[in-house]
Amino acid sequence: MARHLITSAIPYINGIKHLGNLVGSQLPADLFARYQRGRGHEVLFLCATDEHGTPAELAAAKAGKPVAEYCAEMHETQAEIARGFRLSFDHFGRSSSPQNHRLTQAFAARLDEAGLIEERVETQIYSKADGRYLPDRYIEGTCPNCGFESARGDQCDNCTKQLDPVDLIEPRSVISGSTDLEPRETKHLYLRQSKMRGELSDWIDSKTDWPVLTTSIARKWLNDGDGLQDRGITRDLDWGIPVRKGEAEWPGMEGKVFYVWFDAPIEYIACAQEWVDAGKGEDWERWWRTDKGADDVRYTQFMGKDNVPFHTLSFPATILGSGEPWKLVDYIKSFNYLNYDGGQFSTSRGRGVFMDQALEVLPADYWRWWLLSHAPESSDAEFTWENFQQSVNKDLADVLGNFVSRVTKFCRSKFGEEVPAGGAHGDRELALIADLERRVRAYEGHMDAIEVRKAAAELRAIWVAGNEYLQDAAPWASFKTDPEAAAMQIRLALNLIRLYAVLSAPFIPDASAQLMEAMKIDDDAWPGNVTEALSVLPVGHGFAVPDVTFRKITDEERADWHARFAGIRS
RNA sequence: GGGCCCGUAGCUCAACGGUCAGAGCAGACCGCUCAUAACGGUUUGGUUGGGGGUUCAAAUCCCUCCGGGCCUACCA
Repeated sequence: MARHLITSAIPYINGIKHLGNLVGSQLPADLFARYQRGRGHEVLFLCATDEHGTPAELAAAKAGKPVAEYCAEMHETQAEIARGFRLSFDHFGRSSSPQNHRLTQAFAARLDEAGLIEERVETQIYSKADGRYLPDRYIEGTCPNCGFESARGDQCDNCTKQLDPVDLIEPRSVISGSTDLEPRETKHLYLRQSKMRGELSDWIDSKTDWPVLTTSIARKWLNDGDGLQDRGITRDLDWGIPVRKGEAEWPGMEGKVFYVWFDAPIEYIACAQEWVDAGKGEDWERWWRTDKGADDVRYTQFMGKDNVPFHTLSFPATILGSGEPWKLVDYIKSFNYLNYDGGQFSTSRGRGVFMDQALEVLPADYWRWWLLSHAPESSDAEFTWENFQQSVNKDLADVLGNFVSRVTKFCRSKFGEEVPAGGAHGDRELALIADLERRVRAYEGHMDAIEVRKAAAELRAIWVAGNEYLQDAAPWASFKTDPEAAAMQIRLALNLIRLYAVLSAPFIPDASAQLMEAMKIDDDAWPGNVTEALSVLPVGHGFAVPDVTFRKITDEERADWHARFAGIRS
């Protein structure tokens, strides 16, 4: 039995994520976790909310709540939605947890001892009206290059020129609009990633089987310009993990917190501690410490492409720099973006479908199937309602759902609601079994390689094989001349339903559970060989005709939703 | 400005230097009637964005042009 540690990029606390976020990290991670569990392997699947930083503080202020309270509420909201999508986290933690506080501070101490932390004094813009330092993107003004009036402090959106906030004409705070800004000196800690460039570069070079998307982004950062740059890991904020050297004070850093991108990945580890502290597990170190049993763990991370630099460089720098035997990631699966109907999903403009809205409209399985079978693996992908309706109706309703319906209803009307006796497999059945044997192995291969779209296509082909078989065997015809043959055929078909439930569970867990229930069985063992898997339901075993497994999306619904999600979230 | 990715049938995608560039959907035709008017079979459809080059052989490698996207380190 293998052991799989699986993490999804942790979603930011601020607001509800859209389907593009979901398909880029949590959903494929869940697919992989469910698959590995299904294969009988030991899995620890972790995710959390990323709670620190300026946007969380501002959102809390806007909501009129203390930031801790706001984050606690939003965490519960996200957890509820995650349950709605059947994301099977072993634990859904919080980067603001006490465990993460301790661990982040401990890492900082270790890195400092290793000479990898440097204090630097720098000048940042302070807004008196807001009472805070402003990140470059929170400063707007007139572009000195093109005269655009809403240029951001880091870059002008009009002429794309990169800017420094001090270059802006009439700079103002994006938060309050205040122009009472002044540069102030402030001291910050930097992680000296540049000292680890060689080590990181060698490590990336050793990962020859990683997606190009992953390694090319890492190499760009390693080699661009002067090479990998040191990175500031502290901020002048109230909400965050206080800068401490382990248990001790960090002189000169009072009142400052660690930068979210330092503490967020460490939460992957802290989350395992939370999992234990919540009473769900026994020993987190055997997943994370190679000196305490984690040496045989395979660790896979899932994320959108925007997260790649932090997972390929910054976090590994933290791990390696600590000099402690922490588990390093073995495989990084990264995704491109999902676009919405000809443009981008937009959180600010409410364009596209957000996770909570998706569940209001249709059950999770519909979304899971479409999103996974169209996952943006090789390039950006596009969601359109036409494509969604077409794919879901055809694949889930017509191919799979209707197969279940035709088999169970035929059996009920001819033999009653139990697996009928009589007959034996002939050439046609042996051919089907051989075909399925090949396809199941191909499916496993794609799932092992995390080739999500290919796995979905193979699973669909497995469903289609059932319809092909039925059409060929035609039990409705053989029933008239040779009822025993019809009984054997339908017995096989009923067993196919159970097999489909087992194989499909990683993609569509609710439908799979419904099918298992209809077949009145809880044996969900992964098929070691197809012949045996197709004899699990014995003669005389009772079953029920399930309700419509997947209803179809109508043209009216499609048109309605298309209009509803075009922009401006209510 | 720099870097990376992408452009293949009406649509969504395969093919990663080597048999006539393949699937699914949509379209057309035929069959079946157990079923959610569902299923099965056959079939139409492509100068692989344009141009040039390397090679016995190019969708695939190189150059160039066109188009789209992403990243560029203080949003996270």
